[in-house]
Amino acid sequence: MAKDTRRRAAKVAPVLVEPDEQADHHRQTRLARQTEIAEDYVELIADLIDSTGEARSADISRRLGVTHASVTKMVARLQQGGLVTTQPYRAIFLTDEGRRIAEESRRRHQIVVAFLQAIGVSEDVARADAEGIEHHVSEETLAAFERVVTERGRSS
Amino acid sequence: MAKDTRRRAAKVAPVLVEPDEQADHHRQTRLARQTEIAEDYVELIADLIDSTGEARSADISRRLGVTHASVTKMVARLQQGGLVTTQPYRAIFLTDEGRRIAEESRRRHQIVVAFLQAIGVSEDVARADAEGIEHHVSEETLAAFERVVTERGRSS
DNA sequence: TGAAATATTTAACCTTGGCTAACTTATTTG
DNA sequence: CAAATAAGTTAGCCAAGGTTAAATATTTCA
Repeated sequence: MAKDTRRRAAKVAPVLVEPDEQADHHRQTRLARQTEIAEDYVELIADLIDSTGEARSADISRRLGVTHASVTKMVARLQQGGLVTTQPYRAIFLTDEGRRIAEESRRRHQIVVAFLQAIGVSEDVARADAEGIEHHVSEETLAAFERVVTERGRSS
Repeated sequence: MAKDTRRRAAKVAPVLVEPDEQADHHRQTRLARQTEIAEDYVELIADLIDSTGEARSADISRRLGVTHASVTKMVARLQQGGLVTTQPYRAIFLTDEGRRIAEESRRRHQIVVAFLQAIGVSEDVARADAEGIEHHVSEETLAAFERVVTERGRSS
């Protein structure tokens, strides 16, 4: 309590926050943006391995909606980053670190999807939005999401 | 129907969705990522104009945590994209289109922040997370957020 | 087995959004 | 009003993620 300037939604007021605080938030967001693509790849690779036994680059490109070439390049980067191992023309595997990140992403993803559905968002939209949201929720927010999910008894 | 393979959350199961559907979601997310930086700038420019009378590039760089040079370049791109007008060494103004996008972003931002706080996330974290989340919520999800906010009577 | 079909990689290119360093223009102020 | 300081611009660089087109490997199966 200290800002009564906050006339909520009267006309849609600016509400400027402290500059450095705002800069921190943006820096944080930029950081998250840097890792989210890698997380998407790794998460998908784990899903493919767990459900079909192996992750082949054609499947990745199909499911991500990007070209084969992009996948090859990205996989090279992931390998260089120590998240993945692969030999030319062979399937892709996760390193321990890659697996860890994949599990972590999957966990977030599932919480976000369950949460969105719990508050009434349709399944398809929940999945789509989760794809973007999952990389930007802090642990605190994630915990709040979980609380809501259990509160609402998982519905259906 | 056709996928009874879908053992939901037994051990943290993959739950693979249809490939094209998944690709669509990712394409959508990629699209959102393309516009979010521009939205951040435009939203901030509007806030500065509305609260201090003008948007100067030094303020933008301070509040976004990037260098002056980056701001100049980005502003040039925004101008070229028709969202902003400016003359060398002068303040920055929004075009009608820019103003529209700014209002829209601000609306989403406010709903997301209010929502996060409504489910118990602290103010600072709510603001930080909102920065990343706001660009990835569909109208449907946004509506669900609003519902939760009014339901919970804004707490406090 | 070997030719056709599939899958993967490579090379060259593009845009975005950062950065630093050097330079120019505005604004303050002694 | 000139000199110091602050603000803005330009140029050159970088990495990330995409793209297409062409080359290369691997599979498949007649």
